[in-house]
Amino acid sequence: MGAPYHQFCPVSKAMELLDERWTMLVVRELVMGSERFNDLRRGLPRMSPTLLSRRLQQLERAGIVERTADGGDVRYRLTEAGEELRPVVEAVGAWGTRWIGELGDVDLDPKLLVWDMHRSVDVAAIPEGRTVVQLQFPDAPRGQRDWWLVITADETDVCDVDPGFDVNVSISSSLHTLTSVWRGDLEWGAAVKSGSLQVDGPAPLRRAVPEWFTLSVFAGVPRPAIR
Amino acid sequence: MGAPYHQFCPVSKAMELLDERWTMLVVRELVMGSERFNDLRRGLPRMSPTLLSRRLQQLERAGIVERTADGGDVRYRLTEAGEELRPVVEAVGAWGTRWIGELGDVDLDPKLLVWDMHRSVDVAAIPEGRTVVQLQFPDAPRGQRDWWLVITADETDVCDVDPGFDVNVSISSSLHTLTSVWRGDLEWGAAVKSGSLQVDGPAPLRRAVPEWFTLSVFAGVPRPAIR
DNA sequence: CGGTATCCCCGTCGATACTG
DNA sequence: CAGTATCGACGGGGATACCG
Repeated sequence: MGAPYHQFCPVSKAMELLDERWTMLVVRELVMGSERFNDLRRGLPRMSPTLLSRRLQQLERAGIVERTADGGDVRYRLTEAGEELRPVVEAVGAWGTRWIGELGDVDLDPKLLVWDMHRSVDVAAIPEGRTVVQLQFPDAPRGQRDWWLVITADETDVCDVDPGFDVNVSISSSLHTLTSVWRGDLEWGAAVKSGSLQVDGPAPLRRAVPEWFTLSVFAGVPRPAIR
Repeated sequence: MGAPYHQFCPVSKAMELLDERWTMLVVRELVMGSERFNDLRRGLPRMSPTLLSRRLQQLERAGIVERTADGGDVRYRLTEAGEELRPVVEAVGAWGTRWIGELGDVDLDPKLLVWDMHRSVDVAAIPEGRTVVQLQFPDAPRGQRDWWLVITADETDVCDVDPGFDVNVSISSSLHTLTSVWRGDLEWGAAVKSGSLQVDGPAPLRRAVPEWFTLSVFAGVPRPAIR
């Protein structure tokens, strides 16, 4: 817990827990369904493992997270109280979507983008068998330009080295463009049309690929009217 | 703004602004209707004026607050973006109400309680003319035990010295009891019955006084079922 | 009323390395 | 995979005084 505010208002009491750096993002990852320490880390790559560990302990003490260890299989799950933070995360995210449109270059991160996209794969829309989507970000730092999503009915794997399978669809885009599409700031079709996002592969798959990803949960938030 | 998270997620971008200490409480005060620097201070008595000033400037830069100075009359008001933080504050407060029931003695503060109550006076329920409610907290620190609310149709004044008017109703309560009633953790009737809250004055006014205050906006939040 | 100026401390966080 | 250990810097924020 953070420093106390010495106020009885429930907003103050809640924020004593929630306003520490990273805490809300840890909750966000849990709300998104990550349960394991290293999965949480992948969604929070700039957070040190020490701090993640401390935050998880704090959340556990606060009754928001339950840690279970079944043998070596450690899981962090939201309790009922934690699950009720979902509306808070949603309200914050909706507000951020509407009022913080501009992204700086430092906000762009191919690791995070691919990790997020892998979580939003709509298996129902994916062809039978194994589907391999290659992602290329020519403007990303060396070593973070090439990614592969290996999608089956059971799971989606993220690879930063060529897994060796045949690629079904290859997407090449600037980091900013695909991030904008993911966030719902830019439509897929507009990105393709402008040339900043290219899709390679058989025509039926090229047409289908936008359906394969449900995008960010906030992509559908209506934006403020232009004034 | 706080330190950047280097994430494109709208939750991260929003929390860069909102997770700094005190920021959400400043927004809460603005949502509750305070507009002037010293009114904000009364709702945030443990916050230094320097820090309040800095937070207001940050919120202004972020497009959440608009500062207007009409002569010497300075006002801080929420912009449209700021007004849309109301659902965030409400979600946080509702969560806190449900899941952080226990208050420590350090959370109790007569200044704050009286200030909050003065904002929740339901003028429609108050008798015509001037109504003076005396509040007494025998267990509060010296100098913070006696308060008076001077209520007219136009405004409610908070006094920590006897304003000299005849008192219509006098309420005596432990700090914890009246705070609990205010928060909706304890019903007025139950507090009276238990003897920890006493009301003095003419019988009709004694019966009417619970209607004079609408209590905390979170008082009506349903509590989790006991398990 | 509506703020600034200053000062110093302490705690948080970041970075890195390492372990069962 | 799931964390701990260590350490240093920095800067946020608390306290207090003061000003227009």
